Amino acid sequence: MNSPTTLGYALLALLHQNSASGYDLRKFFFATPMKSFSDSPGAIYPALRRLEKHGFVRGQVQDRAGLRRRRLFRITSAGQAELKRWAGLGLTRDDVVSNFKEVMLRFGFMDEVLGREASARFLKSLIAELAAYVPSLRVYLDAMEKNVSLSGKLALESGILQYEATLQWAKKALAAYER
Amino acid sequence: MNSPTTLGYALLALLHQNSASGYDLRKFFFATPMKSFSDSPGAIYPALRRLEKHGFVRGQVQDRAGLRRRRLFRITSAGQAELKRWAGLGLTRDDVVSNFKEVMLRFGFMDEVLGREASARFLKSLIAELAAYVPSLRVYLDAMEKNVSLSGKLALESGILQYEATLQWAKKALAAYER
DNA sequence: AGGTTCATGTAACCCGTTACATGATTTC
DNA sequence: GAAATCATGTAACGGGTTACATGAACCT
Repeated sequence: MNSPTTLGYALLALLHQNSASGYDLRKFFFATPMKSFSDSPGAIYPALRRLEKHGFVRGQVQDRAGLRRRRLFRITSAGQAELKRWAGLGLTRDDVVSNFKEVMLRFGFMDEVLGREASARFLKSLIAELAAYVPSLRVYLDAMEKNVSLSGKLALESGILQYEATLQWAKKALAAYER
Repeated sequence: MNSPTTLGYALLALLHQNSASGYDLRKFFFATPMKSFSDSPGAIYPALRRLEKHGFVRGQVQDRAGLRRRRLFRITSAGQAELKRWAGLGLTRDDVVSNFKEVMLRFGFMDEVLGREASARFLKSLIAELAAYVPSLRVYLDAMEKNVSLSGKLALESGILQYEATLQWAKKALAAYER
């Protein structure tokens, strides 16, 4: 059996905060800055099923007077354990390069899942990873031939600036934890 | 028939610059800042097949003395037309929120595909989109309840700062085009 | 009576991941 | 002669996208 996808962990983390129905979760993805996750029923409901099959959540049908019945999902203790395992995973270069969205998802829920010390440690390793990665991108940019177009160079530069902004953010965030 | 995926357009754009084999393209993805695209054969070769089926590229087997034979792919005029169509697509809010990687891919090749005027126009609409989107995220952050964890707030802030860095970058980039 | 919101689901399709397979050529 | 690199492929699997379907309750 596979471990959950990024969407699955997003659902698990939200259910860790509050029990909710599939519909609630869809609305949340639609209405908040977590918009980048899919709010389509074809993604959410099957994902919840899979979490249930793994035993990470349990759905209970509620019959509410005058309202359509819905399934309220709660995280189980196995789900909490899995969430902790995932949140505590080491941070790799590959995470930063190809999976940054999941990196930030992990951090966003880390205080609640693993506590503030873990968040601070996570920021430290993120800072280390970014501090190593960004200069290698700069080297590449500086070495770019003159025949590369302006937009080509600028596109790379925008990525570098994003990473640099994230590095600065991480340093300030770490300071906030250490205060 | 479907239009290509983001990976397909990345391949098409690279083949627009230079003819190449699947292996060349894999190496490129592996060795450059375009690392975030998959370099796995299970992604590249089928994607090239699909582009060929659409008539966007043509692969020709080369028999080179003493070297393993390889298929060299060239972009066709239909492929160039498709690349132009894609590059010239309007920029939507959804692109910015959920598909930023493809937005930057489009821009990175825009000078060569559509010319500098198109790149400048693209930057203008990106600036407009970001200038409208970022404040709505700020509003959301400021309205966050006190019960939201520090890491939760910081995660959102990191996203905002990335968008703000991109907005600043876009303004400078536009100035570079207008000079 | 008819449209909107609440609420959950399913099915087809596509494509990326992972893993395996093959064989030639170059390098040590 | 073994290992690494060049080079191209295939097959199973899983999950996201899109679209469709259903029906109750609420509002006008």
